[in-house]
Amino acid sequence: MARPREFEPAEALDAITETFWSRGFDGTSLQDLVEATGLKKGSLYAAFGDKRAMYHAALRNYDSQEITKAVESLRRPGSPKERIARLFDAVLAAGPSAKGCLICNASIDQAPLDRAAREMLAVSIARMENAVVQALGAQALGGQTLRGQTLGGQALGGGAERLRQARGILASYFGLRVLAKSGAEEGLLRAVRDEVLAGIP
Amino acid sequence: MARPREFEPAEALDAITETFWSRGFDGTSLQDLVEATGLKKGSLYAAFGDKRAMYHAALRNYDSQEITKAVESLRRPGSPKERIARLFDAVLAAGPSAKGCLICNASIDQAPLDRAAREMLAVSIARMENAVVQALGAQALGGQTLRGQTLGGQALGGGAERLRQARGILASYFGLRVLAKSGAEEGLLRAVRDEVLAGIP
DNA sequence: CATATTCTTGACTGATCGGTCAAGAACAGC
DNA sequence: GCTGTTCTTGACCGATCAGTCAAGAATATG
Repeated sequence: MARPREFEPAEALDAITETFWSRGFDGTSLQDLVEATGLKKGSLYAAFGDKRAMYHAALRNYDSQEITKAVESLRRPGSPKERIARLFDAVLAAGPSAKGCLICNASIDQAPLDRAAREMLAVSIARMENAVVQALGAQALGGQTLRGQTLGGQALGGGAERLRQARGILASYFGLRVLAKSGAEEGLLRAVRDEVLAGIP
Repeated sequence: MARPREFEPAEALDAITETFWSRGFDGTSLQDLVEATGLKKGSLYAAFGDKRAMYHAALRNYDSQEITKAVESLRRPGSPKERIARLFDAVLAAGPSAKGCLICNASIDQAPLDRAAREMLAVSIARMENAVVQALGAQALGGQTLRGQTLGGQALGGGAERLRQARGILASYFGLRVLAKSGAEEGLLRAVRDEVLAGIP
């Protein structure tokens, strides 16, 4: 009944996400987004709203793609140590990443000023935390944890300690990502990984 | 022989540092710096150079003040666990800090683009790392480590392990600061602290 | 083919960006 | 008090900022 849009919104959103991811909110101009997406300014505004709304959409997109990827990696079979190792090794394998982790980036450059962003970050962080808790409680040979089911966590004995350990691991993970983005030498990054894994049975 | 300047450069630099610290490089405009310092644009440029140079001066200032404070706190008497606890408790006591840690902030928003900044960050991080190594090697009742002397570290047996542990603690510390800035609930932050301290004899 | 509806486009806005500069103000040495 | 030097100030620069809008292009339906 009308003219169809000529671009794929999901692709445009991915391009927007990449741009905010690597340049931050303040470091990204509308012109950057125009070039990244190939769309004109008017189309961008019509499809996503203003710059702040685009940023929020990028955070949601990052959560549903990258955070989901990390969570699924933690759910794949293996001992707790193997599962956590996968998480950290992915960072080391990426080398000196110019983009880093959008959750960390947004925590630092927008969380204090943007309540909506802060709430999205809390959700992503909670998803990671929960996945680490489950990974720590995994059976070495048990295969995949049942989806959706909230096994682990507080259920079995020692839940509080496990949660605490998971939070420690999460902080180390974020710290690692900050250090990686700072350009730290590989030895430093590997030491962080080794130290975390040494604390897991 | 000429007109004396009417402001105190050190005070202006502190104001500049505070501004970059809380708003980041891209989030800070020259107008923000004008308001923070009370100086006019021309005076700022004459005294510090362009915006990038002001940012570098702020990083140096942060290193010589805040990082030095942290390093000295780690050198004060106490067992290794007590010393590290001081470092982490200072973060918890600050509550939801809108500024966070300038080293983390700069690592995320400028390190990938600014080589000079990256080098300054590496120096600050190395100072922290070294101080943590020394704190881990401290005698419980030994009082202050002798200044300048490179005790600890590689000297005694187990130096490599101690360095690795220090790097793990450093990553946890940076992660804690990121989480604090993200607005994470206090329970999460306290868990990180507790987990780190649980790993120190 | 006509029409209604949506999408695309590029020109446009006022504000703000980082940065410069000339003119005047304030002092030190003579 | 004069002169030379430095500091302060506010006006000014072109560029870019986020955001708007009207007019034209493209389609689905009747």
